[in-house]
Amino acid sequence: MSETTETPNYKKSLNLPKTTFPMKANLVQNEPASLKRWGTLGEKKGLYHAMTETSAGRERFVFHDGPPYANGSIHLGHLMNKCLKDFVVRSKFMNGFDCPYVPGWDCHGLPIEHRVMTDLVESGKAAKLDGLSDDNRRMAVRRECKAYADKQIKLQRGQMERLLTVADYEDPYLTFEPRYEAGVLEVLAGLCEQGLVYKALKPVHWSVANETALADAELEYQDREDLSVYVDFEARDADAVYDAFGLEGDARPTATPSFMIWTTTPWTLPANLAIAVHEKFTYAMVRIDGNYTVLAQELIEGVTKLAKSEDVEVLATTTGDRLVGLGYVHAFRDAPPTPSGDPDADTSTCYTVVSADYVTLEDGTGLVHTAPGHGADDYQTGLKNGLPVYCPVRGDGTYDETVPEWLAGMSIWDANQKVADLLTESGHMFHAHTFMHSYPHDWRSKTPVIFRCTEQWFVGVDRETKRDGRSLRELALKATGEDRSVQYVPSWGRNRMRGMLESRPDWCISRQRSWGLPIPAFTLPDGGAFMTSASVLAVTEVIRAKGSDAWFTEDPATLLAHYDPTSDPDAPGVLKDGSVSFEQLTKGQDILDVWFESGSSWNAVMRQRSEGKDFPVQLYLEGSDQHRGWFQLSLLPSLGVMGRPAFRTLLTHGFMVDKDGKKLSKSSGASLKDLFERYGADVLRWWVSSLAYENDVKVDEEFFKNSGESYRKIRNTLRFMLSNLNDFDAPESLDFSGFHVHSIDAWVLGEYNTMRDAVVGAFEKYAFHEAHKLLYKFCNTTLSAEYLSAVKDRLYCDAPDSERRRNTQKTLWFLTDALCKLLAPVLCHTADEAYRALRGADPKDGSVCVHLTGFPERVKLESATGWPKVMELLEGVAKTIENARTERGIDNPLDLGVKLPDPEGMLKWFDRVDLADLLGVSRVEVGGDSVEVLDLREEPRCDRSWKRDGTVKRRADGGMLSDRDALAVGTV
RNA sequence: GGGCCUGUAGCUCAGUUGGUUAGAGCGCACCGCUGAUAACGGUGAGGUCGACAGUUCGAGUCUGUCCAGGCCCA
Repeated sequence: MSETTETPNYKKSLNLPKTTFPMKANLVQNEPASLKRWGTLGEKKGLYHAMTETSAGRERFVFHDGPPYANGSIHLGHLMNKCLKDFVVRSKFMNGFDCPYVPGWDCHGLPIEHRVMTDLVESGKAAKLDGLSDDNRRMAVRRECKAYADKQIKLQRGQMERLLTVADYEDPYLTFEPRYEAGVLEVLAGLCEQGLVYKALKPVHWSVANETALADAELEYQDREDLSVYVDFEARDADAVYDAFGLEGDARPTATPSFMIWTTTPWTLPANLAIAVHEKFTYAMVRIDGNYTVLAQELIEGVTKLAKSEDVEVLATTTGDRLVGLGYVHAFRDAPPTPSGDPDADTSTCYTVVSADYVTLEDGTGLVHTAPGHGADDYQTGLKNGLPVYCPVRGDGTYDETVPEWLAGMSIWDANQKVADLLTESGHMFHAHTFMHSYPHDWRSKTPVIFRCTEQWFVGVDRETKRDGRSLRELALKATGEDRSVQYVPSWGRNRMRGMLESRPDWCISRQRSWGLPIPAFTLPDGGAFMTSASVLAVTEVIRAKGSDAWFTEDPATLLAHYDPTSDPDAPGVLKDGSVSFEQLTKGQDILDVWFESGSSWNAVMRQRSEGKDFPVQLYLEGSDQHRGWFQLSLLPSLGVMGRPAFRTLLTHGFMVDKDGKKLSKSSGASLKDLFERYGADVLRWWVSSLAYENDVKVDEEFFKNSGESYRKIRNTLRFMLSNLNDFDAPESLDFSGFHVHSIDAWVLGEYNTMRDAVVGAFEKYAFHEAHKLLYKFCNTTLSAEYLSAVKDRLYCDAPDSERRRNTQKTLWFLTDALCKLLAPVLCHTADEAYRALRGADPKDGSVCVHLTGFPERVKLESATGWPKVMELLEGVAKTIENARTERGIDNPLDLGVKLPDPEGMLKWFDRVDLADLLGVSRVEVGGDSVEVLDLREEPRCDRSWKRDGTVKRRADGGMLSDRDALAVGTV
């Protein structure tokens, strides 16, 4: 006790770590301050602007941001998507590229219009709108939609900036802007020029009450009582049917057999054109109460029980594929209808049995009534089999003149019973009953909807382009296939994309809505459609100047002011010869599919803003659902118009799922806003960088906690390094060539070189997960556990200006600086905070900013080739020491020394103090045959460094000191 | 039902062309330090690699079937 009071207190003579860089990050408060400070950069235009200026003239790396839909707060999906994009842009910038990032929003479309309409209906304003003219009503809706979208964009933009993403938020692309709309119409014109755009009939959900097409989101399902009918259609050729069942001789009945179909919409029977069967199902020829009929074997019992049939006998069975091609006679029509506008059309495939995969055995008869004009499946089947798209129902729900006279003009709802009665009278009705089922209704009028064919615009994927005769499908398969002009990350994206391209149908690009970009098509007085490449370009000029509202507010003559039919080879003859004037044209009512708008962004944003230079762009990056969405729907227009893909690389990420791997429900999990407030953006970004994003990503509150812990490790490492640079000014040069290659500093710089190359390489291949791990390991193991714990002694105890200490500080300064730069793309707040602390930047001086620098270079110093071997040796020795400590009960490793054998003479090159510090022991001796752990407890201990290095003795100031420490405190 | 993908320690992930006893981090347990301290360092225990078959001298790795999950279609 008395000894401790007599010896000098050396603690004050140590160079202990000291820093203002706080241990607690306080991200939630401090990140907004960083944002504000970055805002002062680039002549107050902000960080993005400053980065653009810095990188001007460098090689360009063009990333193109896909537009999120402007609706609602950003969520966990956006978190991953936007962070990954930010990592790309920031790492490319740090790696020496000029990397523009124009963010965008998808602003048109049904979700917004639907939302706005709901509000209008609830507030009672919708009724007032109904009194307005068509154009005026649509303009009113469009104004409301625009205001709503503006609000959403502002909200999302703020949240994305809070995520610390850097992009040109001052000048984003918005799909409702006139310049963007013009860019989309240019693409439409280009496709018209290639002969790919056409108009055709397609069934859609149709509200009879409002006489309008409806989207899925505008349907609500309600119970409804309908008539369920089982109808026999007589075979055209009885023998052919019996042949299919293998019924020969006496077994073959003399009566004509029928095909029994089932439907709950008898009103569509006049439009019946085919019967669909499944090729693999088993069908039976059954005698039911004296009649011969075909139905699926599995359903015989159900159907006959329902009808209370008494005499049921199966004569034979066959498979569906044997029935395909057989003809039948319609129950109440003499001949197939001739499709409108084409009296010479081939109707030979009508009234035959066709094959379809969607036929099920769940209900009905296994033979499906097919009316291509009244059902989506039926339509596809019709296309495959060359059936006309026949729809005898008018917009108001009444039949036109093409149906039998007794139905013409009748409402389809009345027709249900009428058709059933007639079928019963004529003996075709096997059974009829009423039943309840869930049926789609119009969300506004609450009335049942029907499927009805309407004229729609399409982009044909199998039509020959005028350029070289190759179709979009051919071009797309070539571009995604052997041609290899598109790279995929991960590589299976290629297969997925190809699978979809092989089977996709023509693209229906028209919608019957208000909130969107009008398709600039006109109707001629004779009812024909008029839209050519030149006419679209002419209207484009008006829309570029006045926006798409002009379509609703201007008349056809004004819209076509720039159009000259006499110089347009595709113009209709009546316009060319002047027999029809522009005033006689009617404007089309359709708008473009929003996917067409976003799918044209390569032109409307990238080409437009770079005068055509940024095409194709280097990278598109979105969730894997966009293989079918934005990726494919950008690919097709760019192939059509430009003849090549809009992108060189497609990078996809997976989806967020819950901790059990299940789909994330809307209500589950914390909102992103809560996560910001609890963890701060850097922790969330750190988490995103750790993800194997190509797969599904599990997300749970706990993961953010873990990420926060992991973040703190990085932060503490930076803090410890900063705190040991307290008395060190920025080095004049970062030349380490004077360093001894066997020094511990050279070792860590060698480790740095390896890590640095690996991290930069990982960023280059978008392997952020890999960069994350490398950086974490370097901070945690290489620095914290190895280098820093070894150099603590010299940092604390050496004389402040000793060369050894200053060399280590120079190394530390360099490593801290380098780490900040390597971490900057991910931990953008913390990296900048540490970078500024390293330089002692004034809090108000934003000009000191890591984000305007670049990735650090390799150090031009090769550490001694013996280091890996030495480190391996030391690792083994550390185990031996650990064992010796437990065996001999020595708690403090500084009470130990080690004697190392050196048979190869390798150790003589290395500093024994370095080796001792790496092992955490007081001294290392070389010699002997095996590793020997020395108990030094009997040797004197330095009061200052606590080491027993063999030089410790009583000094003039009265303390027990080693030579080094005596020198440091200036005693002898 | 179809296309693409995933399934390795409690959790998050590595595992090259099939080849010793399947690795890392987190978490956990224990220990040390108290001059990085709401920090730091060390040691250790955890796995029949989704299941079942097959190919092979040898399979986490190749093939098939099945189970569970995701995205996109139908």
